[in-house]
Amino acid sequence: MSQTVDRALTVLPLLAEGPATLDQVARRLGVHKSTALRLLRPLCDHGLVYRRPDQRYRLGARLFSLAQEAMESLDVREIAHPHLLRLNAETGHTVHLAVYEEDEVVYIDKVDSRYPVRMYSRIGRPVAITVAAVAKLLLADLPEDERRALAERLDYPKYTPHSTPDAPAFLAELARVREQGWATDLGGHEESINCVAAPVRGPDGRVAAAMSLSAPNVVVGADALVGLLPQVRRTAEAVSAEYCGRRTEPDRTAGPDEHSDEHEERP
Amino acid sequence: MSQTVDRALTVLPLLAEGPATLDQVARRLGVHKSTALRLLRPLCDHGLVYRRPDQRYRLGARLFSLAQEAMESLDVREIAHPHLLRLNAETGHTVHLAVYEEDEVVYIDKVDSRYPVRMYSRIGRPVAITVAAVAKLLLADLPEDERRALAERLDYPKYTPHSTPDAPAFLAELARVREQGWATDLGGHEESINCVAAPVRGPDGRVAAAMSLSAPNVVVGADALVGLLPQVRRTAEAVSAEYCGRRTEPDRTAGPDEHSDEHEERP
DNA sequence: AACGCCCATTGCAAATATTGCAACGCCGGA
DNA sequence: TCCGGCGTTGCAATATTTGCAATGGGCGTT
Repeated sequence: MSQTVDRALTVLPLLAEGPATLDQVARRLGVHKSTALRLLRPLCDHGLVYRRPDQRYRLGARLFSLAQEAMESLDVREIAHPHLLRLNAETGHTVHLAVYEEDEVVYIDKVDSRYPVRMYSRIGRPVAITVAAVAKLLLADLPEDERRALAERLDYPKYTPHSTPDAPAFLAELARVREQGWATDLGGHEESINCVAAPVRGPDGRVAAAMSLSAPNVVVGADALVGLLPQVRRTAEAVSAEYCGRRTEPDRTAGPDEHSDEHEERP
Repeated sequence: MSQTVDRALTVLPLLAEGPATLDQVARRLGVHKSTALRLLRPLCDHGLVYRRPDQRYRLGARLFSLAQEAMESLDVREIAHPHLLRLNAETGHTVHLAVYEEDEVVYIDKVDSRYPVRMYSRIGRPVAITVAAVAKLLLADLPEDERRALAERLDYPKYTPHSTPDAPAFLAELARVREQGWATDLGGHEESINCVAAPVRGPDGRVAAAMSLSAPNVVVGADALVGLLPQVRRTAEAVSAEYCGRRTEPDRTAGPDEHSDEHEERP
């Protein structure tokens, strides 16, 4: 609807691929060099894009802090965090919290395993949507048509022999997950790692987030991990209850108000 | 320079404070409701802003993944990471890597302490710029006028009695840090936590990043931590050397190329 | 259950901001 | 020193955005 803004925002994913010069940007945007320059300028001013000394553009650090602030203000995350810690303390395994949004499932919180073996995952990273246990829960709750459309739209990378192979298989799995109210990923992403996950539901009964427990085979076998499912479900239900209970949406009225500095941390 | 884009981008920090309705946004932007709507639309399309079921706007998940991609494509980070791991393995303490950009210092990598006591910090979060050891190193390297201007511009929160009290003290500290080539934060942010940091230098000799080792008093005293300084410096120098060595800027020419899917991870 | 209010949404016309072009100036290489 | 490339800016035409007012839908109230 707004051509200019749309073009400017197209720059971001473009630069996410790597640094680019002015007219690399211009060419990929299909606009004149000068236009690209004038598009880039406000992006730089706002810190979303950084202009390096060698005059190439890359994404700016403001993006990091913005994303961070956004994440920390997610109410599900805030409520769930202590519960994640507790689940981690009880089981010792890695705990994840993820949400679905616009074709993506991303981790919004994580508590690392006590064991030396740690998984490579990171808050903010998109999840392997076709195999991850949390993704299954999140997608299983979508309206049927949307779910089907999404399933068709996705790619199905063969991470391992146990990865979900295609859309029909995925939809079948989602149906099962939807019915049983929990999900697993048994070596679907990495051969030696298993996960079990449970949904967090919002006041409207829809799945607002999903939490999972993950552990490598060498630490605990798939059966044993699935044995922990009740604990995961209990935790998820506790979060749900709290999330549905107090709806503390602080109403911020208009006008430039001072945003209280949150407590920072150290280098 | 581009009013429309500028306005649209102003929305982001605004929403970072918390969710807002359409005309809260409009009012704070100083534009008509309909304008705000048309500004919000492309932001939503690109996933930077999410429109919740209750029709309030908040920052979107795309921001997370974008920031993540940006971070992972930072070459310093990539080069430094194995070294951070090694330093962590050797000392057992928390290791941070941070960069400076446009008045902000943000963590771009972190390896957690082996010890149960973990610090609250997070990749992407802005650093307490007036006290953090990494911040001191990064700022000490700025040109004098810029450094002074920035110092005047900053706030000096009294996190603890040891926090940097004001601009003159900060500038003095920066001068010292600049000379000695390393920095500390002894309880300046949290009474019981100390850090030592060393700079990573780019090909141009300027400080490109800073890495630090942090530990709470209960684990290791300030003296002992400072005793680890040589190791930190050695590590930072190793990173510098490598960073200056291979300048592998993959030249991406124009044209819509497929971006190879990186390996994802699990829920 | 019906009403009324609030809020998001859209058509339209005026006006303003954006676009592409071409010329300029700068830096680095030959 | 000269040449070439690249980023940058002035300008005029144009397309786009803007504000207004009217519409429609959802929700709480009476």
